[in-house]
Amino acid sequence: MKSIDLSKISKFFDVNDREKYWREQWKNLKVHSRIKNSKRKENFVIDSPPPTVSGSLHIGHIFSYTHQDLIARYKRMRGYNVVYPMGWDDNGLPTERRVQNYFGVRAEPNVPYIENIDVEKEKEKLGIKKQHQLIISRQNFIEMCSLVTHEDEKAFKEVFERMGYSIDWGDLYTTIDKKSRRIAQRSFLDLFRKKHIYQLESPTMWDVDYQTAVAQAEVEDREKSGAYHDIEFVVDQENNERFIISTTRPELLAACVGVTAHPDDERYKHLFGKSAITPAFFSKVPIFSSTEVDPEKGTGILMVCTFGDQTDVQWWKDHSLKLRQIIGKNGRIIDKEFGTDGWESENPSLANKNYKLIIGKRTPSVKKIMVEILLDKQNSVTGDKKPLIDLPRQINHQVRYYEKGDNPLEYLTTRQWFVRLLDKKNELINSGKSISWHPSFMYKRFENWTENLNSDWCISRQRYFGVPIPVWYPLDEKNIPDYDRPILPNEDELPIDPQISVPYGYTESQRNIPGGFIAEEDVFDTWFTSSLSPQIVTKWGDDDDETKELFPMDIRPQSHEIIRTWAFYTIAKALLHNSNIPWKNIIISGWVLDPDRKKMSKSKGNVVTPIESIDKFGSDSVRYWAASFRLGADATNDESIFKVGSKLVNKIFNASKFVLSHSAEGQKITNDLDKSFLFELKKTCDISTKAYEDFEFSIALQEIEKFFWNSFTDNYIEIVKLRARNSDNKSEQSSAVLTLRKTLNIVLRMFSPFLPTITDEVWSWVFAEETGVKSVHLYEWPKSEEIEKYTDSLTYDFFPIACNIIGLVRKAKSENGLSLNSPLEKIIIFANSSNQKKISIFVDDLKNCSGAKSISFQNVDNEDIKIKII
RNA sequence: GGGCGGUUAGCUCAGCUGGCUAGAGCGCGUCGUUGACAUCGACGAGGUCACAGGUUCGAGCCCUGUAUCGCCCA
Repeated sequence: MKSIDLSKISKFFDVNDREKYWREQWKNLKVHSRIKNSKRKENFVIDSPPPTVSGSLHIGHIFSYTHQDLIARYKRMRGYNVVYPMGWDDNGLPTERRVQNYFGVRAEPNVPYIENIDVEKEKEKLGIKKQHQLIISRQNFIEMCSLVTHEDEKAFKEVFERMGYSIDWGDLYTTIDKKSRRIAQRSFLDLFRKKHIYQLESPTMWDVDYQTAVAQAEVEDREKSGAYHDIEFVVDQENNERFIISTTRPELLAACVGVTAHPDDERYKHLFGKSAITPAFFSKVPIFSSTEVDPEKGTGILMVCTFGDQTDVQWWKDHSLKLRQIIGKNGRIIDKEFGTDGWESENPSLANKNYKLIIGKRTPSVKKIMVEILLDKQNSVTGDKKPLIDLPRQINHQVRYYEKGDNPLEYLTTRQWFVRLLDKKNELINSGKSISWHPSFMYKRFENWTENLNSDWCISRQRYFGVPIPVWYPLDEKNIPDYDRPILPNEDELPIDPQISVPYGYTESQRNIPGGFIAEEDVFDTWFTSSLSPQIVTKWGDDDDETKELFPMDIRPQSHEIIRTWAFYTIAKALLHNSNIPWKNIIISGWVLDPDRKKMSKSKGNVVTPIESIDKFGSDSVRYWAASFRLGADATNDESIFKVGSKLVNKIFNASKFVLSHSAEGQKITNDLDKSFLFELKKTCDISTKAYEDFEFSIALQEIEKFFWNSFTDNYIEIVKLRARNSDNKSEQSSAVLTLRKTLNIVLRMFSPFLPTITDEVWSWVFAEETGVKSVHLYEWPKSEEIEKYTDSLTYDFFPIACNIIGLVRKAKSENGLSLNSPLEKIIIFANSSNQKKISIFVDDLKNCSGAKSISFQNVDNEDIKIKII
């Protein structure tokens, strides 16, 4: 029996050095590699989240990525061929923003490409100040994006490797790489063929800073201060009857195309069907009723503009109102002329005089100018009274923002591509229901979102760094694109960039000329691509398609704030493409909060980078911290828990040194107390295995740790210490040594998903050779039967009784001011005859452990055991 | 305004389908070091389980309501 020489094992476990060593070993042993072409039931497939590579990872990433790695490692030990891919989500706005700031550039169409561009030199050449942006071509911009993301991807990978994540880097993808572009475009073609996709020129939510359309899922409400402006309108041809509307958006007065109130509102009932004249611009607009109006809000009557919000859009559609779009794509007021077609006015010259004052301005200044205009009584309809009847009243209200934007969203009429989802709410909800959510209450988030969905998915973005929408349009003889007849590429050409590739039947010389074709300029919403993560990993539709082997996947790990985006869209894509659910389980990790229980975010400046923690405590300890929280629960970034992890690592190191320094000749576990102790181990194994099957790794960890620390090191080792050394009774000695080793072997395996480094380190001392398996991570998860064969039901309660007595002895010694290892003349145990019988069996171990020269009994007639020391 | 989750020892958290005389770790107090470990061990003190009702032989757990913190959505 191989044992270790204590003097040759270092006094302390050098975490950083050994982590580095084991990372190399795992690579050499291909511990994390999957086997291709395994059957579906042999695979355990993880739809791991591709992190957005814009900047740095924070401790919250580490938290949730550790959760999935725990499951990956567990499943691998259960014999599954674990498919654990990784992707980098590198396309999209965060990257664009980063590149803009980093290089001081901005992309615009129709700018020539410069090879090997040097931004500083270019700026100098053009006399642009350093802090000002250089306008560059789309292609130059994309190149810079790739440059920046590559750097980040390297840094991310390093952190993931330091954390010991068992990712199979052979399956690495990025959401902008060729395969992802091909599959995203294939997804588009498939949806187009299935008629789930359409193109529409309609009012869409628009971010004026990024100058792109955004989808409902990317919108958030923010509480902002605003002001009610009470503005007087006049009813047309009714002897100057007036009413007052209350609006927070006076800047849209020129875009007013209607007035509405609640049908039951007695104050305004008589006005429905008539027209009103707006002040300042003197437009005649219809007055209609709508149950959408809240009579309690403001004055109960309000102006409808194109477009202030979603209800304006609805009213505009329902009542066929005029379209007066005054806000441009850049958020500034567009030049328009009143008195022309569609811009009729009762007083065009005054209207235009007022309108000139706001042209080219952004909304905040337009608000101020409008107040000035409306304070002039000349601008009232009747010419005798200030239209703004009072100074604006300050209020706080919810304003819609693009989640990454700094200015409120506008609704602009633009041509966009949509995926039809509103008609599939029930199917989507059914999909959601057939997936197991962990924790289960997270399903509600999905259901609520899906039920409340109010628009189809806008998938086109007017950006640069993304997957191009693979479409061209024919140009007529007037060079006008025919958007109703988009030209699609053939599937075998994918991926394409329509700005470079030429559609079938055309030549490059026909680009942008009458009778020729024009390329679609837009790219996909990044979620359009990242929601295909299962299809990208399975290479859906490619020659080496693995859908049959890998789909639907087993788990999707993610955090809860992206249920409405990533989870939702992935479920939608799987429904539309595969008529299936994308995965059987979704596991949701909580957030990491700072010590004040605030969410960590860059803007709050409370972000903790994981590297600091890994350096300080080691990755095993950081993993321990993450593993100790259950799914869905928010965690605190509490150093004391990292410390507990380090202590556990250290304890494993030391206990293992002790256990493996012993050797014996026998082959059998014969001692009844040993058997009883192994029964405790079996119980621990059963509970942790069940917990793990339910993805409740924190419970598994807790159980294993409790057993290891309390039963194993604090009690069992103390009990058998002398017996394990005593070669006078070889069979008793070997029973103890074998039990110690068997237990350590199994404990290491159970700890190994949590603490991969220390467990493999110890495994390598003896067990690697003994089992012929070089890494604990390649060994199997312990099974109940493996331990059960050493146990005996007649002995089940021996170990708990022994611990009970030892506890009593320690307490007595402590109360009497004796040190723990002080010898005792005698211990008297008060116990009933049945307990006495059991205790007699392991009385020698008790003597050894307590330092008692003799142990005697006194009869009692109940189950309680008491002791007296002499 | 609608939905969801939390509220348990000074701190961070466990407590499964109701049986608890409510647990762990950290922290605190007292004591203890010649062989696995002071990054340790032993013992101990800490709680009317947010609050108010209700169901039950029995409630931290179930029901109703309130407060409070947080999240998601309007």
